[in-house]
Amino acid sequence: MQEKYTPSDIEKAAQEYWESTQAFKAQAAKDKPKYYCLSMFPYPSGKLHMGHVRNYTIGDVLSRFHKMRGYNVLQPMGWDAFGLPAENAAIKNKVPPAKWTYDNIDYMKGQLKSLGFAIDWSRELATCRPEYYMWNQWLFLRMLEKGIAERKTQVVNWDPVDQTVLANEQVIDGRGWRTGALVEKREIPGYYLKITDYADELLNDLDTLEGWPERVKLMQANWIGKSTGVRFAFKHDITDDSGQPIDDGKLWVFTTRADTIMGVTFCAVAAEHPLALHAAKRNPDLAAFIEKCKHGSVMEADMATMEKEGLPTGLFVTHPLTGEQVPVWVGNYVLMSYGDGAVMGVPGHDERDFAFAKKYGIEIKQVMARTRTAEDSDAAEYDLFDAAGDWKEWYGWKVNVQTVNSGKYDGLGYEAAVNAVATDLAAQGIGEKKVQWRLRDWGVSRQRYWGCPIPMVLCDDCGPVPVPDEQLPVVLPEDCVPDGSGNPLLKREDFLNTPCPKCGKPAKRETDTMDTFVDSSWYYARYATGAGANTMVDAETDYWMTVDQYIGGIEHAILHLLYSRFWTKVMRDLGLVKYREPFAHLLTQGMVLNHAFSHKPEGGGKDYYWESEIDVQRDAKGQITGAKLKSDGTVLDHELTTMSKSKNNGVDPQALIEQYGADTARFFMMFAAPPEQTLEWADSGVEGAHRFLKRVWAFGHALAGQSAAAMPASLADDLAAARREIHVTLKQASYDLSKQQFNTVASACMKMLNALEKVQKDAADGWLAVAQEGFSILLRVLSPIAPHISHALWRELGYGGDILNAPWPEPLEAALKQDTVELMLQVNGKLRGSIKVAADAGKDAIEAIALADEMAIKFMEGKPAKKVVVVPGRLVNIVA
RNA sequence: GCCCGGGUGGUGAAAUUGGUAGACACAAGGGACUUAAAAUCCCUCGGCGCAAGCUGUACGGGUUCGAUUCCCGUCCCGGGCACCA
Repeated sequence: MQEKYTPSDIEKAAQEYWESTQAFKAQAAKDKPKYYCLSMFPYPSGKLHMGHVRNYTIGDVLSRFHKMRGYNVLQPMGWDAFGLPAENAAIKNKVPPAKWTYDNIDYMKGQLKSLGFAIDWSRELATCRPEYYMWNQWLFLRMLEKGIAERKTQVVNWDPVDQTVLANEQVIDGRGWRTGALVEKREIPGYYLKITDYADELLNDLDTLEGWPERVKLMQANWIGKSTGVRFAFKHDITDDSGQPIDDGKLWVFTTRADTIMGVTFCAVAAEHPLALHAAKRNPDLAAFIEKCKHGSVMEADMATMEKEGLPTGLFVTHPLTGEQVPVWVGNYVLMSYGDGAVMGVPGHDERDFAFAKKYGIEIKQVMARTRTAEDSDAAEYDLFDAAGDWKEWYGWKVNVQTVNSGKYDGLGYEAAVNAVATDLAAQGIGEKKVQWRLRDWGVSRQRYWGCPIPMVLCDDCGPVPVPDEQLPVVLPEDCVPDGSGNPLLKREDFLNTPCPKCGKPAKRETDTMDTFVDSSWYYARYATGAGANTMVDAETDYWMTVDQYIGGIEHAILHLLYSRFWTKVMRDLGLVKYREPFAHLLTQGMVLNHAFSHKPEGGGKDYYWESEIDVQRDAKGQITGAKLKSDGTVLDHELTTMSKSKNNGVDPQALIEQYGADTARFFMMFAAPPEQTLEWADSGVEGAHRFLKRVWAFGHALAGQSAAAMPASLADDLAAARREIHVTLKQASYDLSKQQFNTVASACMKMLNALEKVQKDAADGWLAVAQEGFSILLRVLSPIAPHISHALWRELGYGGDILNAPWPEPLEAALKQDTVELMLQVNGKLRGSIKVAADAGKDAIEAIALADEMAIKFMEGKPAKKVVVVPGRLVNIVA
C-alpha cells in the first residue's frame, strides 16, 4: 500500500473499477425496495460550477447511502439542452447552437465523471435529440385533441429595431439588450396549455406531498392563488360607431372585496379594453396615453413597482347597488389579460386605489370602520378615517372591521357583507360569487430557433393544422446560426415549406418552438423508461416512478416543479402513467452565490465582467464597497448572486479537482454548509478538507497488513472512551443523514478520526481491535461523501467485499453505555456549574445532589428553592 | 411592490428543535521538528475583566424556571414574480 495519499491515482482506479463492474447500472429488482434518486439535470452552459458540484454531490451521497442500506438505486443524468444561452453564444461566436451544445455536453460529462458520481450513464438523455423531443410533440398533439392545448393571443416584448421577440432577460430598463431600442408590448398568436383546468388538483394534492418542504408547498399554493370573490357588471349604455352597446352594455369586474362595493368611486380599465379604445377615438390625449401604455415591461415586478398612472375616459357606468354614475378611467396598472381587464376602484379600502385617487383628486369614501377589540380598545386614534391623510394599515383589513355608510349593508363583517352584496347582485342577474385563480395558463410558444418545434402547419385555407403522428418528429435543422434578428427558421425554406396535412396544398410549418420548461417537465419519466422503447414511457417507468428523492435549486420551487406536476397529471389522464405526483421527496438546495460585476453601457444592454478583469475595493471588514474595470476604470455595479454563465461569476471546480482530487471537492462542498442553506462561495477551508483526507489515509496506512483483532471483554478507560465517542458520533451521523444534514456527517467523520488518533497506539491491549472497528465505521460513514478514498482503504485493509455494498454501521449499545452522567447546574436559569450523577439516578436523587452542591448553595444566597426543574440527561435548574 | 427564506466569533458553521451558545473546521497568533522551507504535530483563540464574574446569537419588545429556537414589530441580505434555466 502506498504511504502517500495520491488522489489522482486512487480516484482513477476506483472509477475504472466502478465502470468495469457496471456498479451503477440500475435494473428492476423484486427483492429490494427501489430508490429513485434524481438531481435536476444541468443546462449545458459550458463548464460545471460549484452549484452543480453541490447539487450532484448531495444526490450522490443519498444514492450511495441508500445503496448501503439495501435499496435498489437508480441515479440517472442528462442534459436540459435547449435554450437561449446557445443562441446567445451563436450570435457571439457564429457557431451553430447544436455544435456549441454538444461540445459543452462532452466537456461537462467528463467533469461529472471525474467527480465519481454513482450515475447510470446508460440512461443519459439530451432534450435536443429528436428521439426525446418527438414525445413533446406527440403529447402536445394529444393535448390539442383533448382541448388542453389551445391557440390564443399572447403579449410579448417586441424589439422594433431587430424585429424580434425578446425574453424578459433581454430587456434591460425597458430597452432591447442589443439595440437599446424601447421595447413594445405586442400581441401575437401562440399556444397555451390549460394548467388552470388543473388548478384545484394542483392545489389540493400539495397536501399529499409529505416529503416536500413546507415553504415550497406554501409558495406553490400562493402562486396558484385560489381566491373567492364576486364577478359583477356595471351597466351602461355606451354604444360603438354602429350604435351597438359595447360588451352588451356591461362592464364586468372581479373583486375579492365585494364588502366594500358601496365605496366604489371609479372604475379602471386596461388600455386595450373596448371602452378605452372607444373613448380614445374622440380623445387624442387618451389615444396617446394608450399608446404609451403599450411600451414598458410585461413583468409583474415592474407592473407592481411602476408609477400608477391613469386618464379619465369621460365615460360613466352605473353603480349596480346605488345607481350612481361612476367615472371610467384607463389605468396603466390594469392588465387586459387578467380577468375582464377592468377593476372597481375603492380608494377608501385599497391601498393602490387610495394612492391613485389622491393623485387624481378622485373622491375617497369610507365604508368600513374598525371594530374595537379587547386588544386595541385603547387605540382610539387609529380609528379615525382621514381621507386627506396618509394610508393606514387598517383601512384594508378584512377582520376587526365592519361596514359603515353602506345603507342597508351597515354593521356587517367581511363575510356577511360579501354574501349580502352577492345575493343582491345575483337577484339583478349581473353578478355571482366566483372562484378566481392567480394561476394563468401556460404559454408555451417561443419565437426562437433552439427549441422543440411545435408540430403544426399553417395553411392559408385550413388554418393551423396538426402534424399527423406518423410524420413525427418534426426535426429541427441543427446547422442554423441565429444572428439576433428573429428566428432563423423563417429563412429555412426546406424546413418551412410542407404540404398541408389536411388539403395537400403548399403550406408553411409553424416556426415557433416550445418553452424549454416543456422539456424538463417529464424527463424523469423518460430516464425510467427502458432502452429502445418506441413509446413515450413504458412498463419499466411504473417500476421506478415516482421519484423517491428529487434534488435541485430552490429557484425552481415554483415554475419547473409546478409544470412537472401538471404534465404528470396530463399523462395520467391520457393513461400513460399511473401516479399522480412525480416527486415524493424534495430537497431544495440553497444557491451557491458569488459576486457579480456589471455595467450598463450607453447603447443599452448589460455587460458582466469576470473578477479577474476588475479591481475590487473592500472596507476594513472585507466587505466589497466598489469595483472598477482594470482596463479603463469604468465603475461597475456589484451584486451577490447565483453562479451562472451569463453573469461571468461561475467558479469552475476543475482546478480544485486537479489540485486536491474529487474527494476533497466533494467533502469540502458537503462540509461547508447544510444543503438547504444559501452558500456564499469561498474556497478557504478546502485545505482543511484535504488535510483531513490525508490523515485518514495515514491512519489507514498504519493499520494496513494487520490481521483482525478480537474486541477484549473490558477496555482501558481511554480506549472505552474512544470507542464510545465513535459510536455516539455514529449515532449522531445516522440521525443527521436521515435529516439530510450532510455538513455534520462530514464533521462526524472528523470527530471519529480525532478520537482514534487521540489514543496512543500502544496504550493498552485492545487498541488494535478498537482502531479496526472504529476505522471500519469511519470509512463507511465517509464513503458516500468521499467514495474513492473509502473504496481504496476498504480494500487495502481487507474489510471484505466492496464498500459500495457494505452494510451501513449500527451503533452498539454495549459501546454507548456509561455509568455516570454530567448534568449542568443552573440557579435561576444561569449556569453555575455541573454535577455528576449515576446514569440511572431518579429525579429525587438528582435534586438532592443538586441542592447540596457548593455552587448551588452559593448562588441561592440562603433563599429556599421554590422549584427545581430536572431535565433528564441534560440539566438541573434551581429556582430560588 | 407581492410571495418565500435567511441573519450566531475574524470566516464557514454546530446546538439531540425550548435546556452547557460557538461542536467540527478555516484564518490568525505562539511553540516543536528542520541548516531552511514545505509538510506534520502541540497550545491559544466571542467581547470586557488580573480574577470572581459580567456580557453576548441583526435590532426593539413579549411569553417562559429557562429563548439562537416560540410570538409581535423594525432593519439588512438572498430566491421567485410566468420568455434565464
